[in-house]
Amino acid sequence: MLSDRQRLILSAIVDDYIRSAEPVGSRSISKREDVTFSPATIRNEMSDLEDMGFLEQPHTSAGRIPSHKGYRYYVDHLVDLARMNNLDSRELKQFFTVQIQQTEKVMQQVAAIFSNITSYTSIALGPEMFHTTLRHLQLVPMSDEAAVVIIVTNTGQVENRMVSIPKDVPVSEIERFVNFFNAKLTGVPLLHLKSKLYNEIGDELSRHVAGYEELIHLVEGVLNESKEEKLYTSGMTHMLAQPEFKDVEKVKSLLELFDESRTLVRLLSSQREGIQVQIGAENNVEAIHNCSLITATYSMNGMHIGTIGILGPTRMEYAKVMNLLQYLSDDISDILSRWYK
Amino acid sequence: MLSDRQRLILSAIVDDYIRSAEPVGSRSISKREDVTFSPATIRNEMSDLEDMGFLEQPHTSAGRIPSHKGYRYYVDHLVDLARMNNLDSRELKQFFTVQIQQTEKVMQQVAAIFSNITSYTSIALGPEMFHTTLRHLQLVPMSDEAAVVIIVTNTGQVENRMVSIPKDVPVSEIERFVNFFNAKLTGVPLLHLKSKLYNEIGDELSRHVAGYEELIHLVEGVLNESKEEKLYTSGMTHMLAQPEFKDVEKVKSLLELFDESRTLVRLLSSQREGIQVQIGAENNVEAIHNCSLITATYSMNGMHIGTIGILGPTRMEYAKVMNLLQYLSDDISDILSRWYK
DNA sequence: CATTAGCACTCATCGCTGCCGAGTGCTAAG
DNA sequence: CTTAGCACTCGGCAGCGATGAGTGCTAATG
Repeated sequence: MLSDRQRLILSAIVDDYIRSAEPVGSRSISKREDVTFSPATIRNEMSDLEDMGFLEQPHTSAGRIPSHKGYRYYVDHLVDLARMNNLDSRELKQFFTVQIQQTEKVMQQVAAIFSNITSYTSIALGPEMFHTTLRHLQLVPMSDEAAVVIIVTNTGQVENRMVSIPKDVPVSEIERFVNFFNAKLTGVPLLHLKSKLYNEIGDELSRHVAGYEELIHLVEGVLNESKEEKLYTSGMTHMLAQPEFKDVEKVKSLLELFDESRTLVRLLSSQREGIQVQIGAENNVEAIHNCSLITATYSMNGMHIGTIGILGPTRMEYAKVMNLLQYLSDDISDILSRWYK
Repeated sequence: MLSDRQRLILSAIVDDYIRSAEPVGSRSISKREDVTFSPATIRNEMSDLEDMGFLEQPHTSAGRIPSHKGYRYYVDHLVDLARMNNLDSRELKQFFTVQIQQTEKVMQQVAAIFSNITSYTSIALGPEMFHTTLRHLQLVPMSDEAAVVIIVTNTGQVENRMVSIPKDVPVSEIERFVNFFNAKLTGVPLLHLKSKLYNEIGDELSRHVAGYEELIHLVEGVLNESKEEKLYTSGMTHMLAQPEFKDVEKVKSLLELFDESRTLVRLLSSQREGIQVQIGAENNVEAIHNCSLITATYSMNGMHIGTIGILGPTRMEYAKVMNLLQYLSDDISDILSRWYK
């Protein structure tokens, strides 16, 4: 569809614009080493590329900038995914492994690392509740009235919540309930816990434990909470450094988006597996229509359980970020699989 | 020091400027109902007030704005702390109680509520580690290599962390260690746990449990983490709506401050008890020198355990916010005391 | 026929100017 | 002591021309 020369020119324009954030003129392209033809020729080609919809002109006498279609072509055909320096990647891996062992807040750390390396904003979606199963239930009494309910999942997530203890249930019954719960329900997906509690286990439970209904109620609260997908974000400030966000209104709508995480959760969880690139309005979130989102999924023992995204202006360093995600999402999967058997 | 009329004028200027964010002229003040004298008189008084340092003039032919000293006088002498509508406060209390029971993330909720009510940014410091004691230790194995260590404190905080299990320590020893730990150390302040582990308990432990040193090591990680004071923030976007933040650079330095929570933690934890107001550069954090911070402490069973702050432009609604904090910090203390006995 | 040099044309940006209006300070009268 | 009147100040804004980067078109060239 495009000649080699057109591809070269398109690629040059995208690269230049990514660096400078300013419309690219024919003269500046003609100065590149790998370009042997004159500005006039380039102008003709640029005119053609504009007709085909790969470039746009902010106003008559300005240079060209890539259109969404132009970025799309660049990402699909011009990015060389093998170009990354291997030494670099090994260093990163090192850095990565060291960092990740320091805490259980794995995803927060991962988000922070990605944001630091790429200098873009990063968002990460924690393990999907769809695949997590119950590992352990614990009830720690705080006083006569209150206790903390703790649920541990097979992905190592710990959910906890303060509850009030029903007055007429003795401590011994609570203990029996917890033991029974752990014996019967360990390994059950959180998604099915509730129905199993009421249907299959309900009868048996009612014979063993007095006042079991109130106790089930306590646990339900934590379950509902752990169903919420957790979103981790990092490096908002990097976004503000970009010239496209010198307008406070844009910053505000972006911050509002991040405050109300639901939209982002939906966006991330709807991504397909592997490296995905959404350019400009290809996502349907108003506030980031002038942004691009590059996502990668990570998995545990072969099961796709979460998503990592890098958010930047449409003028973002696609090649670099895609390479990075390519390399590191595999590493995360490895690390996770090793840790949680 | 100031005449009644000067106080009236100062108060009027501060009120007007808080509303409009624009220099206040003599004419606009003379239009108020409670002002019976002419613009010229007001001009003279304003000139005097400026000489005394309560007002400032952005440029020769502009109106006056309050100086830091002016705000200070306003806060100390002109704010009527009893002025709050009681009906309002009862409604708020209601709203407050309902919200707070929904989750264990008490402080995050509190921050969100305050930010919503006041339309300013709110920051809250969780219970101070200085006063929290150990309630329960739990170790949940995830695989042969890894386990989750969980620590519950008397304030209901739950800290958890993934650790690798030392290979040569059998499961039975781990259980004994945990039991011993809970039996001997429940009620001990987290601050002293480490030294107690090594000194007083160390000997005894070494007799009971083989490989106890590795196990202590596992717990240490979580302890270090729970020592970090937790900061909860909410409503950053409200700040951006203020005209003083139409400059992106200011937004950026503010966001950076919030990203790196340490500075804010230090700022909040250095506040004295009761309602405190820091105006402009009275705090020593560069990024918020054109902001004011109003803080209140909350307590549990009479013990001061945390701090809540409302951050806004120096031109903030002191009266409203101070009243709100006054009323609601008591409520938080009540609720906390009730929940955690 | 593709390429390129030359040239007229367009348009954003910047600095300059003059005008407007809000608001002050001073003076003198009440 | 208060107030009316008036000259003065200064930020903000619209209008203006100069500047320069960049284009599109045409005609010459290999």
